[in-house]
Formats: sequence, structure tokens, C-alpha cells
Amino acid sequence: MPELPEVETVREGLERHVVGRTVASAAVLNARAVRRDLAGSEGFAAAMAGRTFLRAERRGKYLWFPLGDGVTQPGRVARQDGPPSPGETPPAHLPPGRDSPPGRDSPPEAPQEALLAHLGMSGQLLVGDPDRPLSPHVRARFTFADDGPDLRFTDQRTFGHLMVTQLADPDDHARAVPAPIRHIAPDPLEDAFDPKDFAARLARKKTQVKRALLDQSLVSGIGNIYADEALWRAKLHWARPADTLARAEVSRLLAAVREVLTEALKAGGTSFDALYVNVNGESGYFDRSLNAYGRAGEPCGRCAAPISRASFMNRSSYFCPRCQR
DNA sequence: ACTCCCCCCTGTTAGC
DNA sequence: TGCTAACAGGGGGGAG
Repeated sequence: MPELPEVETVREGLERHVVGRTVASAAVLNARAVRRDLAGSEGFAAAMAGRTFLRAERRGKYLWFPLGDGVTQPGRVARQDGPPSPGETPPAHLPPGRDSPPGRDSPPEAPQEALLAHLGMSGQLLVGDPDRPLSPHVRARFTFADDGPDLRFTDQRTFGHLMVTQLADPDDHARAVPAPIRHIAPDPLEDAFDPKDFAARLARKKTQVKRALLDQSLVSGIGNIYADEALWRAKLHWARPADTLARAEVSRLLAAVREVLTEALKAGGTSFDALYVNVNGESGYFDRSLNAYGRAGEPCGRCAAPISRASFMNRSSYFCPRCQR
């Protein structure tokens, strides 16, 4: 997991607590955390030192942070220190540079490099007092030039990773994404998501509908929990061949996906334990709203039939055997 | 070109 | 009580 709502919760936290700040030093405590960075631990740490986090972006379950060099230029990407003066409207958290300033002659200082992060199954990006004790699962640590809170990449199972990478040149109208994730499709909550394209590609899939939902190159951000929840809402069986779905069923499914992701995001994500937390270490509470996932044997909220659990890709699928034929 | 499966890890829990 | 096996929210890479 963390799936889209949890990752977005983390992104928002980092936008508030890290964007605009300049890294003093980076340390890799476990080389596996940067295994996909060809520069290795030392190269990664060197590439991060002195860089400024310019923005916090996300696609699906991936996060990235375009990097600037050195000290933030005055007037650009101004860090919002201190409380806003009374009566002043706090500036909206629009990513600088996206729709400001208009025109195509914007200064050629568009960031080319970014820190790319994936949380895997158990990754966390935690911001806190730099003097707090170092937990055994901290894989990388960043301190900042302002001596404020530090940033720690914590990951029990080490399926997550960090890397410094180039931002790929955007095609026309596309936004720049890191080169290693060009194969990741837009997620259902971003502007670039095209419902018609999704429907067309889904209809061509020679596989079960749940496998298709989990295919990050078809649609990103959905994992095992929200796939089951969306299928339950859409009253579709997880093993249904994707290419047999009627148009109306595809529409229902997409609407269900969007609903469940949006509602979970509002609740701060799903967590059953301390493994899934926001940047301050707090848990979301969407688990109270789950209708299918993890509820084997409990009554379906619609028809009261007991929820079933089936083995699926070395994991589990939870579904209502009566509502989801 | 597509689909599927294994595997990378550590920790917790269910079952014997 | 203690051991073992199953399972956990993901996805890259290679086999077929």
C-alpha cells in the first residue's frame, strides 16, 4: 500500500513542511533504499546536498520533488516562514511555475532533476525534530540548512526506494514526469487522466478486471485495498474478464474508483497500524469505512451475505459473493 | 506486444 | 510455550 490516498496525504505534508527548504546534508543508512540510483549511496547523497525542494508532485503512488540549486532565489518559491499576518489570505498552494507566469517565455530555469520516491509496502517520509532518536528502519535522512525539522525515509520491508533522476521532456500539453516513471499511467484524480482512453484500453485487456485495475500502466494509484472497494461499489466480481465489461459497467467502475479514492483521501487514508502514517506519524481512519477489504466472514453492508476471501496473485481478494457475481 | 509469476524484504499472527 | 507457515498495503524484470 500505501495507495493513492495515502501517498497524496504524504505529498501534502511534504509540500507544507519541506518545499522551499534547502538540504544541508543527505545520508543513506541502507544502500538498498537507493538501489535504483546508478550513482550509489555516495552519489545520491552528493546529488542531494545543497539542493532545494521546489515542489511536491505525485502520479499514482510515486512522489517526486523537482530540485533547485543552492539557496532559493529571492522572490521565487518564497518560503512561507512564520504565521501569515492577520487578515492576510494565505496563498493557495499552487505549484509555482505551473500556471504562473503565463506565456511560453518563462525563464529557462525549469528544474531538470528531481528526487523520486516510492514508498513500496512500508515506506514512510517523516518530518520531525532532528534530535529525536533514530529508529532502526530509517534508510535515509536529510537535514536542512535552516536547522529545522529533518526528513527521514523509513521503510521496514525496503520495497520502497529513492533516487535522483532527470525530469523527462514533456510532450505537448503533458507535464514533465521523471524518466523512470514514464510508463506509469495518469491516475484517476489528475487532469491528464482520460476516461475514454481508459475505457478503450480496459476493454482490450485479456485479463481479469482486478488485475487490470492494479496495472499501473493502465491506470495508476489503485492497489489491493481500493481495487476491492471499487469493485464492491460497482458490484463487479474481481475475476470478471475485462473485455466482457459493458460500457455502463466500465463507467460504474470508474465512478466507484474515483469515489473511493476521494473519500479515502478526505479521511487521510487507510491504516490498520502504525506502518501507514502521514509525515507527522499520524494514521488515517478510512479503515472504518471499508466495505470489503479485510472483512472476510462479516456481513456485506448491502445484502448481509458474508464477505468472501479468495486467493489472488499471492494476496487476497475480498468480495461479496451475492452482490458481485 | 502482452500477460503472468517470482521475487525482493521484515515483522506479525494464525495454527499446530 | 514454541516453532513454522502464511500473510501484509508494490512493482520490476524476465519468462512464456
